[in-house]
Amino acid sequence: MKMNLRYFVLGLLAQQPMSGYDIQRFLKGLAWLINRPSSGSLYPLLRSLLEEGQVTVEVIPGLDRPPRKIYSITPAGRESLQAWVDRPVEADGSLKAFVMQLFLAECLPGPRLVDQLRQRQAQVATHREGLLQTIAAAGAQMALGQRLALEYGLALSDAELVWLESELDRLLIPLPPG
Amino acid sequence: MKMNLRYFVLGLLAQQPMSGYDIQRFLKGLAWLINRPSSGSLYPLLRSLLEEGQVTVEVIPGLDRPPRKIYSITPAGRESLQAWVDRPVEADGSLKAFVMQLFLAECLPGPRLVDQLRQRQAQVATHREGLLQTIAAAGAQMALGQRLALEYGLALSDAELVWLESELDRLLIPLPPG
DNA sequence: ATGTGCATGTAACTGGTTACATGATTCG
DNA sequence: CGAATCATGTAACCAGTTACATGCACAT
Repeated sequence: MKMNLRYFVLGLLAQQPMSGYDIQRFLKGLAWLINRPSSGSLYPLLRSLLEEGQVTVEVIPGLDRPPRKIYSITPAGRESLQAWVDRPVEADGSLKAFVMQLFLAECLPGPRLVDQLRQRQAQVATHREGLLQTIAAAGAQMALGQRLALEYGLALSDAELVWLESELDRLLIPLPPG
Repeated sequence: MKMNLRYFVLGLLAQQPMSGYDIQRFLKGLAWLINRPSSGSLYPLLRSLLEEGQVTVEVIPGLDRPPRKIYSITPAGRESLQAWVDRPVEADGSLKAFVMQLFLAECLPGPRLVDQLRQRQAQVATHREGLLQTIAAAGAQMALGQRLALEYGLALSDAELVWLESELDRLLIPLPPG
């Protein structure tokens, strides 16, 4: 399984009931960070969640506009979301997938969030190591494009590590250890 | 059209003839940066490129192993690659898509590369601006997950801008302006 | 008049993945 | 003996997009 829309949407609904349209609007402007679902995937998804009993719907007839269908998560939905969220961070997780997981941070008990950040930290570090080795292996006789791509990846993983570090500090310092 | 495997593979073959397997190996360890094609997409793709006359194949019968099929790009292939590469950078280009484009830098006449980096710079800057606004709009009453995601995005776009800036410098300083 | 926002949805398509099959060879 | 590497490929499946349809209200 990858980072499905499915659980992401479920996570959003866990924070507050929303309509399909609300979800799209909420995610607007975040297209760079996460894959905003198109209506063609979102509405069928909501329906199937409904059929599975993971969400309920309340139809609010618009007075002079189309009726809004507000979806709320059910206990069953929360349960399956929890199960999802408890899995370890995907080893090959893309940036977007990770951001989507971050978004779901509210569903996590505190220490679990820290845990996930640490996992990501380890993965990025590993990845960075791999890049360094590739660069070392290729040496100077590397095509321009390849060099650019590798250095770019290096710069971004560095930045990500810095951010993770500082965020972990922020999360940990306020709480006394133990 | 998005950043198809199609043109990426074509770009790799433009740099040197390779077999399908070679391509997979070459891309190994870069899975974080680009979407490495699975055999299920790669081999059919190579075949269709062949049928379209964009590549030619030379079968090297392995002495005691499966024969290797070395694909080389044809003039027609180069032409269609060029046409692809001359298009502007996708406005909503994901990180991976951009890295793939970087990889194809060899196919670009020098100034065009600079041009692409500049375009990316502008896009990232715009994106960053959007994030700042979202943060400002939401104010303090923002869910934890949302805050994390936004700050993460901010940190990464900053890093990307820094890298782009320094890379542009590197590319430009050696050449006298004009 | 023309378009944009609200709000839902469907059908056809695409660009992939997963899992498998083949078959020899070398490594531990 | 079992596993991994080399090297090709196929078939079934899947998540998602694109483009469209509907229809009213409000702004330009």
